Amino acid sequence: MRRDSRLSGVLHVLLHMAPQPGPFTSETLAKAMDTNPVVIRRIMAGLRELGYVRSEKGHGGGWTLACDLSKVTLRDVYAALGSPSLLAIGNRTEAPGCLVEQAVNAALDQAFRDAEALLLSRLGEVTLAMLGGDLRKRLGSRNVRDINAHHA
Amino acid sequence: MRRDSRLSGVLHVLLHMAPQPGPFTSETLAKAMDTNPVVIRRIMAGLRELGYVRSEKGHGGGWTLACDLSKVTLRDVYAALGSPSLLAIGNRTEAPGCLVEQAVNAALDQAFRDAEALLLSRLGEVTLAMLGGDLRKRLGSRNVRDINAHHA
DNA sequence: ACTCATGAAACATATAAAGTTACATGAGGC
DNA sequence: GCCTCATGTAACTTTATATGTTTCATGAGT
Repeated sequence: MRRDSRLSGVLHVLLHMAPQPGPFTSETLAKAMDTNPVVIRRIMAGLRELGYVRSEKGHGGGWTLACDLSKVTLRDVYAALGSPSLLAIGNRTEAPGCLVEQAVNAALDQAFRDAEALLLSRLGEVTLAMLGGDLRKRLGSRNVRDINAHHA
Repeated sequence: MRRDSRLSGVLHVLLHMAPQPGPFTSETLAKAMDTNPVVIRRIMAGLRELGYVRSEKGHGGGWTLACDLSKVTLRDVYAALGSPSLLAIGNRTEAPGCLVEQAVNAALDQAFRDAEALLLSRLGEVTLAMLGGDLRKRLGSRNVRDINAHHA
């Protein structure tokens, strides 16, 4: 099954924006992500509604971070995307009349719920600021501004 | 994203087979699952290879359980399906050159691994026999043979 | 007025699960 | 031996959805 990579993508965008003041146009960000500007606008729309980013039109417009990175978790970003389903497997029928199916669903649902809860919990433990910190470690001595160099 | 319901489906099939001796034709099972015989054969193929079920051609042929239900877990069944990916979300790129992407992947991968491990672990705790027991509870006073009645 | 940016709708593409058709293979029953 | 019934398998169709693309409207700045 094809995996939804919007969370991965939007995090990438946010981390690219973090060290510089901005604003960044959708086109700039799209180049960095090797995708289309419209895709950027699409995945950023949810974040704008929750106030994590701002967007402005016209000359000098684009996207700007509008939140405290140490207050926003990966789970928040996930929620901003509309909380798409986390699991690739699921029940055949959601409210079956068949008792067999009910028994199967009950067993699977329990496992599914646990796994989803754990995943959400883990995502809730990581803030964007922490991600940025990890990034700086990976950069080592290099200037933070070089992050985007390879996207030129 | 469309969810893979093969595990749910094959468990349904196995539970339907459990209380009766069989063999069951793909067509019978397909009717019970409201699907196509070829779909049944497809999802049963993996289980046959692992020896959980047997299949026989010709008159009086069909599918027969060939394992100790108390020894086979939902995880085993999942593995018999080829261990399809469990998560609906994932990283944009698996082995990125971009340091930003690496940082994002590292954070997400950890959460993904934990959730997958927990889900597999939960599936490993439930045997087919336990599922059958739960089903009998749901059936209450009714005869086990009535399970399939509504599929007629 | 012109340019640059987002906003949004509409359409195209890619991928994978699920459903379907068609036919080959082999196991009884006659 | 031939016929019927069942699985085995390949090929194709359908459906859902993430992703990509085109197009145009809207509004901000020069």
